[in-house]
Amino acid sequence: MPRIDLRQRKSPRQARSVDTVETILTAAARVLERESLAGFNTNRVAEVAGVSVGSLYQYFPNKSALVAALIDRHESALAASIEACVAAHHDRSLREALLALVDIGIAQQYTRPTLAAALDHEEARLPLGPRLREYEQRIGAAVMTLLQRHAAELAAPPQPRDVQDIFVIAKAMIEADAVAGRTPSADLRDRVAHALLGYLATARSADRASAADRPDATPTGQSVR
Amino acid sequence: MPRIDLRQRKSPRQARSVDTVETILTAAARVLERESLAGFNTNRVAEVAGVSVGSLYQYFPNKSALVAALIDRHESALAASIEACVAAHHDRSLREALLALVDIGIAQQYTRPTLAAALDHEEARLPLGPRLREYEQRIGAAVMTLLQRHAAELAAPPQPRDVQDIFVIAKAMIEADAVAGRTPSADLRDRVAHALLGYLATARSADRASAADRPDATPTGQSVR
DNA sequence: AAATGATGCGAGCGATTGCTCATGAATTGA
DNA sequence: TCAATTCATGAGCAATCGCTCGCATCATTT
Repeated sequence: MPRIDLRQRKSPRQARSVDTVETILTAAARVLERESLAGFNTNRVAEVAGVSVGSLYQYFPNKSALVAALIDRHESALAASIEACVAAHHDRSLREALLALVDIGIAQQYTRPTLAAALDHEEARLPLGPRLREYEQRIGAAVMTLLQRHAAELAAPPQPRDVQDIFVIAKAMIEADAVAGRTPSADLRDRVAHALLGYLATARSADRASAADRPDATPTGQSVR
Repeated sequence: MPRIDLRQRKSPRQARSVDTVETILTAAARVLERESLAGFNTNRVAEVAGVSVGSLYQYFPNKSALVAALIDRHESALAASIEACVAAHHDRSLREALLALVDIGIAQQYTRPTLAAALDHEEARLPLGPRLREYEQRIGAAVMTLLQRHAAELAAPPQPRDVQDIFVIAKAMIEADAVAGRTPSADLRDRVAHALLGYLATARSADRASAADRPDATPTGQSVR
């Protein structure tokens, strides 16, 4: 499998080319949103942007780089929102702060649902390495400070693992809701907050059931082969 | 967008053709697993199966139908496992039963991780309609009986919504873990069970914070457009 | 104005791939 | 035994799509 270069091919020097790049990215987002991944091709993006394919390939070495740029913007915006939110809610209750974070997640997913879904998926496929790690880092750090601020209400001192878990839980619940309907369920934010608080504020009972907790569940029933 | 026909084109009448269909499905799973979605094409499947493309198209009207058949098997197996598990644990504690269910989920995801991930993804894209609903129905019903059996330990009488939520939570946590490593984290099942129990056994505090819970979170910071 | 570089263009190459169809072999039933 | 039916084959068509390259146009510098 050949490495995929995701860097920008070159940076625009003149004003008009800055516009071109912007136009291309805008069009890329629109195409990805409207035609989904299947209909997302560079010819179509160029057409919608009103530029030629040649221009597109002046700034992006390949199709994937285009998507990578979109993902970068999306995640960057999310990280910034979360950091701001944590800072803004420094004197609020844990529950209030979590609700605010959930609202951000809902906005992120519902503002342009199909686009967000497509980006999420490509995120898993592309080797986005360090760039994404940075955003994850920032988000993780922000949430961690929130948790530490309310450590008294938690069942245990917050671990990085916990941050990852609640992030995954929130994201999944919101995505599932977004698949189901065009507009967020009325009780979505409360359900998500409830799940997160349940995770954070419940004492772990792992030790109670202790050691060999009979891992002989019903055998896995694998049949596709 | 043209409708995609996902039915089997025709049923095999003779013994050898039953074998052929089986061989094709096996090969399809292998290709999907090894080359992921990008390298999954009908020519390659036929080649790996050791049959001609023509034979493949005798039984499957198009590429999607092939994937649909794989998904059907996968989900069917999952539903059966879950039903059996719930039945088998009728005299165990809620926690034990949940752990057993989580183990099934882990097995489902970890036995052939890349295959499972690919199927999951296609599941969202294809119009699988009624067939999948049936499996969801069965799974939901099984989990619901489990919850009702232990209603005393729950914070509230179980709702269908709750079943959906804990299913989504468990699936997401397991998938996230599967992305990270080749083998399940040691504490994965405990963490998932903890999340589920936290969700189920925690009293809802929604009313406490009441009515207008100031929805003025930090504005969503959307920037990709 | 002339030279240099940056930007934009788009026809079309090369490669992939979903799928058909004409042909023939194997199996079944009478 | 001999249709009739089912099954298997694979060359190749038609369409798609990522991307290049030679050339024109615009901007900046000297």
